[in-house]
Amino acid sequence: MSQTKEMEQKWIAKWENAHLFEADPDSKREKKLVTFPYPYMNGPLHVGHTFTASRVDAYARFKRMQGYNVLWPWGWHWTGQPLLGASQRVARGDQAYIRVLREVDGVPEEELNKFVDPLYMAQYYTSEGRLAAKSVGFSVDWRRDFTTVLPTYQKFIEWQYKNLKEKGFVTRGTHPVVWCPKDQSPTGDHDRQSGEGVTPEEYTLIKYRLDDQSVLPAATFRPETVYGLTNIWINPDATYVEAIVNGENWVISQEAAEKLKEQERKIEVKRNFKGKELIGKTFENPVTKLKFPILPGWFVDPKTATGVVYSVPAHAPYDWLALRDLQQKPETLSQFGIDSEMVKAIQPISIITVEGFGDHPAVEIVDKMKIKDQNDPAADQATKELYKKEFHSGILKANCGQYAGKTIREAKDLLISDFRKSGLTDSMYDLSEPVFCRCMTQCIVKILSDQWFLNYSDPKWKELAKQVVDQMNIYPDSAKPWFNTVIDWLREWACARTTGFGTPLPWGKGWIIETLSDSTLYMAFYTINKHIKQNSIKPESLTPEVFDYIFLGKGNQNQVSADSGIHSDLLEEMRKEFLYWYPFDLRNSAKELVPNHLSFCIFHHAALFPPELWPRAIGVNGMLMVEGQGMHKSKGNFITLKGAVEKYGADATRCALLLGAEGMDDPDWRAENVTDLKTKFEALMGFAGNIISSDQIAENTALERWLTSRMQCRIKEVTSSLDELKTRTALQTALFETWNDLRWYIQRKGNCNTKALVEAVKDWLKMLAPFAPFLCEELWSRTGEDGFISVANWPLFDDSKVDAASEEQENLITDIMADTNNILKAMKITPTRICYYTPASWKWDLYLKILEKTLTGEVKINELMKEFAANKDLKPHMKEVANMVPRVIKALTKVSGIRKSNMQKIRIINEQFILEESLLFLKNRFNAEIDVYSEDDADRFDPKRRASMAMPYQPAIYVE
RNA sequence: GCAGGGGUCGCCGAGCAUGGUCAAAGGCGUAGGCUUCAGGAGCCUAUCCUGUAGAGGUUCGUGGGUUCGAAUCCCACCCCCUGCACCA
Repeated sequence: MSQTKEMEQKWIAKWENAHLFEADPDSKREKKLVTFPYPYMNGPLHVGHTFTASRVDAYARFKRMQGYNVLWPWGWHWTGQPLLGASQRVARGDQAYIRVLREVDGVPEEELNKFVDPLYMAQYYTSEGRLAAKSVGFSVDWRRDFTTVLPTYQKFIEWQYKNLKEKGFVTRGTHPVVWCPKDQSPTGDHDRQSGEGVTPEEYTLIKYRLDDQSVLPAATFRPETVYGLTNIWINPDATYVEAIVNGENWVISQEAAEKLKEQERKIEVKRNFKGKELIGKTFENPVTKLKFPILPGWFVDPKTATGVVYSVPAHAPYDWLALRDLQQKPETLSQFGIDSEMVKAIQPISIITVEGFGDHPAVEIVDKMKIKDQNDPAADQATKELYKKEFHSGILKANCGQYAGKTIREAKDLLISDFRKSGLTDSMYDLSEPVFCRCMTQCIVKILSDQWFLNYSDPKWKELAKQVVDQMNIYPDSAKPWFNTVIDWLREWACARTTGFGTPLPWGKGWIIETLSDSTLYMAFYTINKHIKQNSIKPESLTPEVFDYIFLGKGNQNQVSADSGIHSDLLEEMRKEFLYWYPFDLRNSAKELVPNHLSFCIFHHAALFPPELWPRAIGVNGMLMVEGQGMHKSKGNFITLKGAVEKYGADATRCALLLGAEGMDDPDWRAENVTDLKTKFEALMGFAGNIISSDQIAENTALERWLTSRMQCRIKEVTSSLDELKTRTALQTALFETWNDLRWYIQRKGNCNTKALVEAVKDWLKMLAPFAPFLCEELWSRTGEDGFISVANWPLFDDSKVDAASEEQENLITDIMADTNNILKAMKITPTRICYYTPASWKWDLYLKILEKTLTGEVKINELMKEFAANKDLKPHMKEVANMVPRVIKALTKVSGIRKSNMQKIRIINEQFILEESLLFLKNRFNAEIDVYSEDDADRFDPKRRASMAMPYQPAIYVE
């Protein structure tokens, strides 16, 4: 076992033995409840989970050190289909998948066989996941964890849904889904062989009248073009049917009739026939009452929608191309006995004015793009371009009835509902691309009836949800408007499905509450699950009345106790524990969950809990990338939490992730960076270890004051960053910037070890402890301090320790070194001797005067000069004064406001003394003799007469 | 398409709400030096261009604009990432 691993195991064991992260109510301390969406257990935890959870852990550890009673609970999501699907793939002997389990997930051979049982599989990953989460040092209270198939949890979900229904947030209706006819179940993206991301689309069917008995329902996304109709296209070779659809005689493709059977239609097919039977007949446009011909169109796909297409050649490139083809081929028409002159006479009918085009945009775009025929791929592009343009800027012309003058955008929805009401149209769903189920069956659209929805459309509910958002913090701030738009956009959410693991809908036979809908309020369940587990409370005892009492304070405690069999005291304890911890103070997740899980969580809290129990804060972070790419098992760049910790150690894994990004930016996991960080931590171990283990002397020079002062600045920054969940900034400051300060102090001080340095290192370790807990515990234990650093007091910013004077002294040194280096670089020499000249005292008068002016307002050179001329100390130097004033003004523009006001408070610094004290340091730095003179020292060595250049905060320099 | 977030000096990334203190933090990488020397690590210096004196020049996706002054404000355009529903 490596040293790192040994150390990690040691501290995990110590924490566990001390029950350090097990949190119980404590009325003397303020609480923080922090959470992370429980991971789905169809695979191992990976570095993506680790990133999001590390942010929660850093925050939890930080708050714990600040003295809060912090609870971080964890759970395991088993609800849904993928777990079943995965298990079935193992059962089927899917070798590709089994290989992934073996090689990527690292599942041992003897376990693999047992994965035919999906519950076993979930249990395996859960146990592994718990070990992995512990190994990376997450400070979780494991007494409260659960899986979502536990009967006790399901009782909680039943209670939640019972309440939602009673409050009217659950509705019933129909819903179109992608459906596998063989499996008899909806086909989600995960269940598909092909056609990922394809969703049902609703077509408008315009019911053209074929004759007195029958209609030809033509499918379209642009029903407004009904005014520009010139003909209908039917595929002469496809099979069509005459069918009674809900009592009406329809002529549609055979495939369409099959599809409509699944879309809540009663269908009776009367007869089959070839499309050519229809060619040449006429029909009536129900909107305009005009008659038009049916023409042959081989491009018409009977598998798409109804297999009946109407033609608008003025505005649809495909229609124009098909018409033009026919007009040029009279022999084709004669096969169907159609008068070719009649077809030639068909003119596109213009109905839309659109910017940049004339009357017949489709004709124009076909000409412009030189599209040859219907098979030209450019036709598709032309169609998209024109549709987009017409939709956004097109205006309907006078021949469009009551919709004339409206933009398409305005008219569309209105027109659809008008036509629908007057019975001119109907609708059907279809898929834009073929979708195949994993069982290789082609999917269709099915309309599910009796579907249960969470009615996120309800304006009152939306309003409540917005109030929740309004009263809480969202990190980063920029995510807040996103939540509000999501709340506006969410519609009814089908909250139950027919297959998969989960809680059965309490009132609906055969329905199971789906996975995004059973995970919205469970943070409340953590607060009492400890008691449920410890007291082995039976699921049947967990009646709705019990939860009503615990969460809502409803009912009589003794009565509830008597009815449920749960001891009255225990009931009360649970109620108290819930009220102690709730609401949660932080929930952090990746940004992909904003439009669903996190928003649902907000909705459900709004619906079920009173405002004082609404969420306090939500954090959102980016999606982890691996070497610049999205992480996927199939890409071979999948990195498990377990694997990362084994290879790099827990501290490096956590910190590499947290240094990657904050806010909504996506962090990038780069193996090289993690390795670097691992070695950096080894170095840190040596660096800090040396300091804390050697003897210390008490000193209080400007350098010690400088170090203590800098530490205050770092403490302030790390603390405020962590408070806003800016974990990257916080870690960067705590790790690198602070380290740089310590290094600088050591360099300046030489080899001696002071108490101030040790104190600084202790504070440093505390600031690092939320990020790299193992390393910090280890070093902390060597400082001689008692107890765990995990619960040590967070360093407090102390304004009285901020020492502007010593900081300015150090600035003098760093500035003069930078200037010297600049000179050396320009001269391209290695120096043997460097002389510094500090300014004459009258220059300080002048400098401070100008400083005062820049702080109080405008600086006017004329007035300054007059003032200086009247000063008897300055009068003898007026020539130099005239020279200096512009230089000082310019130098001061480069100084920050804070530093300027510090300088004003400090007044004169003794540059002579500071430089002489640093002589040895500078000598070693430049490897040259260093001399310090005052400008007015008559005996100074100054061959190039540089001394007169000296200014306060900028001694003159001479090098040779 | 709609919505949200972005494009900064080799790379990763701060800065942008409150314009000047920005050639622009920090990390990584690279180069030189020191130390150690089995390997590694550590420490220092440099790292847009120019410069024999602490300076000057040109930069912050592209093109305009506002201003004494813009990485930061306004307008247009280009490119990238994320989500868009029964799926976790």
